[in-house]
Amino acid sequence: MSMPKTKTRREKVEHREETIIEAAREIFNHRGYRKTTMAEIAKQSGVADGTVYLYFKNKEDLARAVITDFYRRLTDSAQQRVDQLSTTKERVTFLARHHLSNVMAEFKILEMLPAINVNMESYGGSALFDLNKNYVAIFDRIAKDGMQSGAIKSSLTPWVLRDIFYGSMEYGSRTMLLKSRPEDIDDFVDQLVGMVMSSPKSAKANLDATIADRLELAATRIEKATAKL
Amino acid sequence: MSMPKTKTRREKVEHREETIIEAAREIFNHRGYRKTTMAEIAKQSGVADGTVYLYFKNKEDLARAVITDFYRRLTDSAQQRVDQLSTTKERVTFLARHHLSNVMAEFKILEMLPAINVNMESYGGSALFDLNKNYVAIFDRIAKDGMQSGAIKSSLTPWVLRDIFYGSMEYGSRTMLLKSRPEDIDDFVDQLVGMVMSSPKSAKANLDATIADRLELAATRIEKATAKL
Amino acid sequence: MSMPKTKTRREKVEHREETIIEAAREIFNHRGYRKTTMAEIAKQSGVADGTVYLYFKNKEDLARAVITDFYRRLTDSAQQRVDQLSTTKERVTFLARHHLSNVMAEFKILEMLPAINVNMESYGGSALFDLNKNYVAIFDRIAKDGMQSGAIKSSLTPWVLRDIFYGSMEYGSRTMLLKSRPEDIDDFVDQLVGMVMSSPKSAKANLDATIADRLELAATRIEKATAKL
Amino acid sequence: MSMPKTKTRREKVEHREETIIEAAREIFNHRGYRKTTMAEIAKQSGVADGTVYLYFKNKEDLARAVITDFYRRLTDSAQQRVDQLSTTKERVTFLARHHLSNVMAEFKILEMLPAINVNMESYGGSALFDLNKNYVAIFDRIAKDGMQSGAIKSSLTPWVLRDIFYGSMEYGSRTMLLKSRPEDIDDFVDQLVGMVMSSPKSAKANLDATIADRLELAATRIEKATAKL
DNA sequence: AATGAATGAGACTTCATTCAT
DNA sequence: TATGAATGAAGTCTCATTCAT
Repeated sequence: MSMPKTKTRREKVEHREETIIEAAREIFNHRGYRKTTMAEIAKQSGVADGTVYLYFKNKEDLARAVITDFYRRLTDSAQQRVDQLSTTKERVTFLARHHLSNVMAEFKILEMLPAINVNMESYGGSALFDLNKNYVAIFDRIAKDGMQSGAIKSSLTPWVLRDIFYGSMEYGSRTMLLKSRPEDIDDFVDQLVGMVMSSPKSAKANLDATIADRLELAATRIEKATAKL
Repeated sequence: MSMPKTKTRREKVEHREETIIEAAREIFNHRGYRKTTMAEIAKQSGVADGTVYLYFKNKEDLARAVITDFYRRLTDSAQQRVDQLSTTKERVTFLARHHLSNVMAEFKILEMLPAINVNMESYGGSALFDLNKNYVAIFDRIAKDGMQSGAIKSSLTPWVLRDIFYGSMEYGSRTMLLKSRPEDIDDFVDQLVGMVMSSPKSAKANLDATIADRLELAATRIEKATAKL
Repeated sequence: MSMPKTKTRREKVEHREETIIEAAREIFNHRGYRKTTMAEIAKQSGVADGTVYLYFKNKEDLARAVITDFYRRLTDSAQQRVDQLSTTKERVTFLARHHLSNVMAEFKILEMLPAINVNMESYGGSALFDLNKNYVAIFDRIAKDGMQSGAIKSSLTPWVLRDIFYGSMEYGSRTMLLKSRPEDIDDFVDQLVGMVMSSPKSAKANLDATIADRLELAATRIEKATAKL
Repeated sequence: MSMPKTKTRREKVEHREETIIEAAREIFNHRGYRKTTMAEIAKQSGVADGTVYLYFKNKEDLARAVITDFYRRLTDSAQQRVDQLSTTKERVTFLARHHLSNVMAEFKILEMLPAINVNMESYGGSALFDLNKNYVAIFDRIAKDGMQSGAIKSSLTPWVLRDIFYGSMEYGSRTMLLKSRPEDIDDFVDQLVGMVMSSPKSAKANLDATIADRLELAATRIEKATAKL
């Protein structure tokens, strides 16, 4: 479309591959894997049915490419911004918000995973597995640093912490898509981050102080009242 | 499955719907929705192809019945045991372990959901949605009680707490299936429960707060009583 | 339903057969042969699916019975009334009107004929063929009488006259069902009858011809008689 | 059918739609709509099962195409020849003969109409209805001209005349197929045409003359015979 | 490299008919 | 005689994939 004429052959080919992936992403994200046909994707890509097969071996392969692309973009954009943030809390908060917004926008893309991974065993060594590992490594590094600096709870095993972090968002994203109340996202992120971070000492101290005040006040009232007797 | 071989024909017929659901569950759980054929299910059920359609309108309907059945068994067995447990911690721990073991045993059953729910909108009012709501209500009740008694963190909004609880397990179950190290399940449950429960210190604070409540109430009563004097 | 309790076994059976035929007629006449299912017919009849097969060998046989019944009622009611009418014109007019109204009310019943008669050859000797022959015989008799008396054109071969008479109405009934203008029926009948009846002038010629016949016959007899002398 | 055997592959492809229609016509015309399967048609066409569905949405659509094609050929060939004939009688005679021969050769094609037209209402505005309208318009034009010139009876409403003309042939064609006596067709056409045309004055005169002759002859014979007495 | 018509395996589904009860 | 669940052959139709052009 808006391609300069000076593209090399190689660039052209790459552009076409991207075009197909984008078309596929859009349709997969609307209809899901099963109800999407290769013909639809070809049409949306502006190429012939057979052309899709020059770039992708079959439908599963194309779906895999879409997910790969999704993870790559997700990983790149996340890492880039994380590097610019200094505190652990900022980083975790950004990562949560970034993950949620992306996953909610294209949640059907990730839902395709079961459809193209026949068995759990083969997933272990697959490229998709590596991709996911690579993505969550961003969180892992933040968590590791945070634990060392005391900002993040060190009571949790790293992999458990990670599963809680991403699992909560996967489930939460569905809940929020159903309710479609945008303000919930902020609440959710705040609470999730709060759960992951070490509880600040002062909060605890404040709470204790308040209760002490209340206890003292009550004691005083009782003393006064009983004094009459 | 769990049917004795000595069933008479009549008994078989009465359980035919169950038989088909069981057969379908087994095959769906091995091959996934897409790669399972109705012919396979019929064969495994020991009935003719057409017979399946006497009980279920079509493949989607059958898959829905399998999931419905799964949720019902999950809800019933969970509720039954929860009622026998007294402390919040015991209940939450049991629920987590129960959920994990069931979901891990039949995780492909739940993975069918995307394949049979075309769009999020229609899911909202569907029977499956109600089923899920009904199931998570078990946790909701435990959480509500726990928050009142101070056993569970009251700093989290109920729906967020629930999403964290179930989301963590959904994600964690996949991780653990990949690693297939059974001892991880105990670790995972312990840490998840620990995260949901109030920490000992804040439990102390909650307890203090409760005492403050009681003292304040007593003070009020005494004040009222002595005022008359 | 409204059956007296004193029905004999035989009567009961006959009643059930009628009930099924009536139900079948109604549904065939709405959906046509192909889109009607035996289950629908059984339901409408108030009997079980299998029961229909106690009375009729199969779907074709049932359809045949419906058509047979239709023809019998058509033939009986037509013959009965025709016998009460005296002039040829009255008879032909009645027959046309009677045929049209019945065929238009249940035209899909006759449309089933192609579906159940695979080949023309076998139709020739079939019971349905005889039934039709029996029915059109009513017209044939009227036509024969009418030709002798000069009321009906004798320029036409009997079978051609019959085909014109019934064919016109078959085609015309469809046209009129499409237009659904009731007054057209009267017009149509009048014109068809007019076409079949001798015009006044040719009636005269016919009469003359008849007299010629009689005279020629007389001449022959006289010649024979006088030849002996 | 009428395709030379030396067609190249490319040419075959270009005529694939026609090829399928021809194959379908042949099988529909032998087995009828219901007993014809798409697989048979595909085989007879020399294409794969799925290919038929590239050209026709489903079985009904294909049957409709066959009928459409039939009507188009019928209309074209009729109109072409009619234009070359000068007198009304010649035209009507040709049209009758042409209609009869075509309908008799492929009468099962037209018999499919009830099977694919569920209800009369929807037929009104359908393409098939237009097609039929277009075809009978040929007769309508001839009839209109003939009425003006006095060649055709003007005592009949045009649509009634048309229904009589085509209806007679539809019915008559079945009768004649049963009897399979080719000479009947000529008789039938002559009588049908005679019925539609105005009766020539001379015919009436001739008839009268003939009867007069007969009466005179008979009288003479009787006189001779009685003279002996 | 691109096309898109053709393929054909195989899926889902219907429904006339049977038969154990 | 009546039932109606079960049958399974047969049918329609889809769509991922191929391959001649």
